[in-house]
Amino acid sequence: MTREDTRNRLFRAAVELIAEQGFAGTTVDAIAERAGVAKGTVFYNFGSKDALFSALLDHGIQRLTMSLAEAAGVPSDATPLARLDAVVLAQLRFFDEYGPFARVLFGEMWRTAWQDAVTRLREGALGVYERILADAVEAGELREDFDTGTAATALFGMALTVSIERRVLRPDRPLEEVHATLVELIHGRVTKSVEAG
Amino acid sequence: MTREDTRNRLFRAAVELIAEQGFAGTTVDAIAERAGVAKGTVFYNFGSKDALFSALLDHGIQRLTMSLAEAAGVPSDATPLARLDAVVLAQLRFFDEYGPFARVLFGEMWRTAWQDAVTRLREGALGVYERILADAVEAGELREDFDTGTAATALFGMALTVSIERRVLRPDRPLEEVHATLVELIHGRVTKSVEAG
DNA sequence: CTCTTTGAACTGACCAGTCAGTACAAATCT
DNA sequence: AGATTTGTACTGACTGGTCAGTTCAAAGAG
Repeated sequence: MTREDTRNRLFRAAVELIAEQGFAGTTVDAIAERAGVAKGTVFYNFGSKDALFSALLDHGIQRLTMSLAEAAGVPSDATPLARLDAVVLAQLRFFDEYGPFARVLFGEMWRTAWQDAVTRLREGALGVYERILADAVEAGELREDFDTGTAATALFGMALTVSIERRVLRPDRPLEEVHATLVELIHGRVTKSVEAG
Repeated sequence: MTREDTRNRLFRAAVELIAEQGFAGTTVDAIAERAGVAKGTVFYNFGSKDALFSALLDHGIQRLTMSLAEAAGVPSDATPLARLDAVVLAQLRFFDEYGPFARVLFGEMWRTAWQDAVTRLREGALGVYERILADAVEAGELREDFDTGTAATALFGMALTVSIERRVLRPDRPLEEVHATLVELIHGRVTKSVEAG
């Protein structure tokens, strides 16, 4: 077992427990036990509980950002708003796979103690949304004074909330259906009859 | 000072501290101190830390539900989708006023320990959204097989996320502008040129 | 031989909940 | 009227337990 393996097992154990009980409510002993390592190993690898959590946030945000960025990039000739759909789907898939991370992200991220992580999330994951929206503005698909910052947050939060709710209350609902509903919402097909009328 | 006063002071102190440090990270001593009462008073009034938090969630969810329901009801002759805009604005206003509650709601709500509160939120606040969407379906403003449940969660989460982000990172941004952006997003004016093209 | 992990023992701080006692106002008694 | 009781709200020192972090000798792995 490499050091990398150990760290990943600790990440997984920590994120699950923190999703259930919160950061302060999760003991290092419990994390070590679930990861199947000794308590000393946690401190050998991360130095402190805080440092473990900080590394965990970084790790997750980086993976999330990469997932979204990848979805945003292909196919490269697609219109900005088509790429937007792909990013939403990527985000749903990511939180489908790493559900507890979604809860941790929303639950613990806004504390002043982890402001750095918030900044990285903004620059990373939210940045992917914001760049697509900015591209759309430039391509004339959106009007010039559109508030891409707020819209990026809204889209991200929409997918995040739906992911968590689906996981907790409606795990049987197919991801594709959820995605279809969100895409309709975004593209305004929902209010089509109003627009027409 | 009535008992009601004391309880409200404890609610306010608790929600602020829990928003900053999480439930497990917040001590009863700290809550009592910020509320300006003795520690024993907390237990006299609520019996336990858990019970205080549970009562706090109930209280907040009830207020939120009432705010949204009121916004959904006036003017009663408005179209469902016009009332939807009003509800979104009401939600933004509510979390603007009770910001820490928004963070607590999302941070702590999904733990299995507080499943009852999730249920009440669904039936209450999310129910307001869902009922409007159902009305819209019935009025022919939305197609028949539209997934009102997922859409309700998405709209709620959108407003919630934007509220939190605005409070933490962009408190100077006027609420009306944020609302305008969200309404555009919902009504699909964002992709108007695509629809047209 | 070095890097990593183990697991147990320990410390000192911290914390939820307890409980005996205070304050005081309204009701009841004489 | 004054004296006494009752009930409610609150107080804060105290307790018993918990937990992050330390230390270390021994074992395992590459």
